Amino acid sequence: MPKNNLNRISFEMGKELTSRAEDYSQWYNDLIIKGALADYSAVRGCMVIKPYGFALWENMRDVLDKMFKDTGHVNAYFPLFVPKSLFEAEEKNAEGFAKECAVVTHYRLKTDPDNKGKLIVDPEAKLEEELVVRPTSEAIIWSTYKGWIQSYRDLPLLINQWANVVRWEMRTRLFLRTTEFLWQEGHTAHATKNEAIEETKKMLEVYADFVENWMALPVIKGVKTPNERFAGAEDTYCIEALMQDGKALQAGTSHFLGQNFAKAFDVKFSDKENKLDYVWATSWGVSTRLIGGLVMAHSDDDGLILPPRIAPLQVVIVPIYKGDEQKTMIGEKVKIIIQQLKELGIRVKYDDNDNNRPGWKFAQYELQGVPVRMAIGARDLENNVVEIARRDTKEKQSTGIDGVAFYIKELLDEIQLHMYNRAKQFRDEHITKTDSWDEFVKLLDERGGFVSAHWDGTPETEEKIKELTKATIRCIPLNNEQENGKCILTGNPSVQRVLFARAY
RNA sequence: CGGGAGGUAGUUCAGCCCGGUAGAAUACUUGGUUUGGGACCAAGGGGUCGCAGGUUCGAAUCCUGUCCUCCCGACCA
Repeated sequence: MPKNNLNRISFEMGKELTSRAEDYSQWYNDLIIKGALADYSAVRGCMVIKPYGFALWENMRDVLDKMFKDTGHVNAYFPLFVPKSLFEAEEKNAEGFAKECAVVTHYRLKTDPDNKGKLIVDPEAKLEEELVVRPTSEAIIWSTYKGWIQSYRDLPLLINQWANVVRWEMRTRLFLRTTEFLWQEGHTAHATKNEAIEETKKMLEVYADFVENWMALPVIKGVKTPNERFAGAEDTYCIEALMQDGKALQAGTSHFLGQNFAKAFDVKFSDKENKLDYVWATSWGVSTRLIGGLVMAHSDDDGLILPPRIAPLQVVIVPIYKGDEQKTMIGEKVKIIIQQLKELGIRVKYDDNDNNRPGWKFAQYELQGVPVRMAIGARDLENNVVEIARRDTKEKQSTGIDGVAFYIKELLDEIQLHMYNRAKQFRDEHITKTDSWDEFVKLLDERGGFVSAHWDGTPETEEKIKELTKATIRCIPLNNEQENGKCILTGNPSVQRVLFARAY
């Protein structure tokens, strides 16, 4: 039987999980660590993504990458380091990120003359120009695009890169906010404003499609207010998801950059009439943060619940036997089932490890969120059945061995859909309209989720509301209903409701 | 960066106040019995007590510094 690489992943053996009710933050950490998605590292704020967690990321990456290619994008790779002079070229962008940049100032270490065996930074090896470790790549990419774009024939330029970035955050949380993280960033250049706006929206749709249909995470598509906008963008579109504790999570962003970067880096093109103009730009990204959202939106007190379409393992088969003879018999039957499952493209693992008993394995795979578990024992063989347990509802039932592969394939689809619907129901139940300030505050404190309320459109009011309630405007939903009303805080006239929430 | 907690065996933790041979459970190894929801018996291996200094005849324990983690806050396109 060909061994799936994941068969060799060693799992964390911890048993005790903190419950959500007891301590939501700790529950989240427990799931990440004990579910073997990631580990803490020796570097402050940085984590190690373990094989199981990385397999999840790889699945997400592969699907997204295909979606990008299907929409005409190609991959490239730009440097990690950005010369400071380039970085500061687009002023607003530079300002926005300045406080969280790691900076390389030297290029050499040397032996400490006063402390043998130790190294110090060689003061002689100071860089003439400091290098910023990219918090995002607009600067380095647009300085490059300048040389790539001369005429409208070079446009549109549709490039994506898979990369790591560094943002020096005060406080980090596994996956949700780490100093270094993995993401993709698309950077496109267009001849017209409209085309760039279309691209921005198109990629938002791609994100929404991916997150909803593959991660089973319902999202609200919207536009950010100026306060929450990407530094250097004209408009920031976003998808917002809701976590089980009622806090919102920005799951992806797509920016219409106007001509800001083209002007900063002097990227001009000749149009058909041979007139020079600056190109129009977009950028868009999602990161490993999505994994954090996935965990917090779906999982329960028994562990992770991973959506089948991106789960590293979709099915685990656990044999139940007395003695080698039974084990062999079961093994032979399982071999056939695995073959059938693999023919249907299902990711399956057979855990016939003798070290642990079935009950232990059940608990372990539940902790790790494997969508479907199949248990098969001698008794089942006699009756030509297996026991199928689904992780999302924890329901168990027997089903005939013949046709079990198709049964599982359908079950995986059903689980995927059920997870989405369950999350969507929770999300929809946590969007509340209000026109009263007292209720607004009460909703945020007691119910959580999104609060749909009128806002007078000023940054000052938004800021004040944040001060008073810690809630921010997550977005102005796309195709938002226009409705006259009064601002929840100031009572000033408003033409539409916006979504407030406390957020990660 | 502020407040709080913590770092001792792979893991969870006791020991620290009151300095004197480093412990438990679990995991691991071996043998045996087991196996339908986290098995049991027996034997065994495993720790420079986060790191670096200091005090002391002697430091896991006292002192200083430093690194890392967690929680709350500030910060966060």
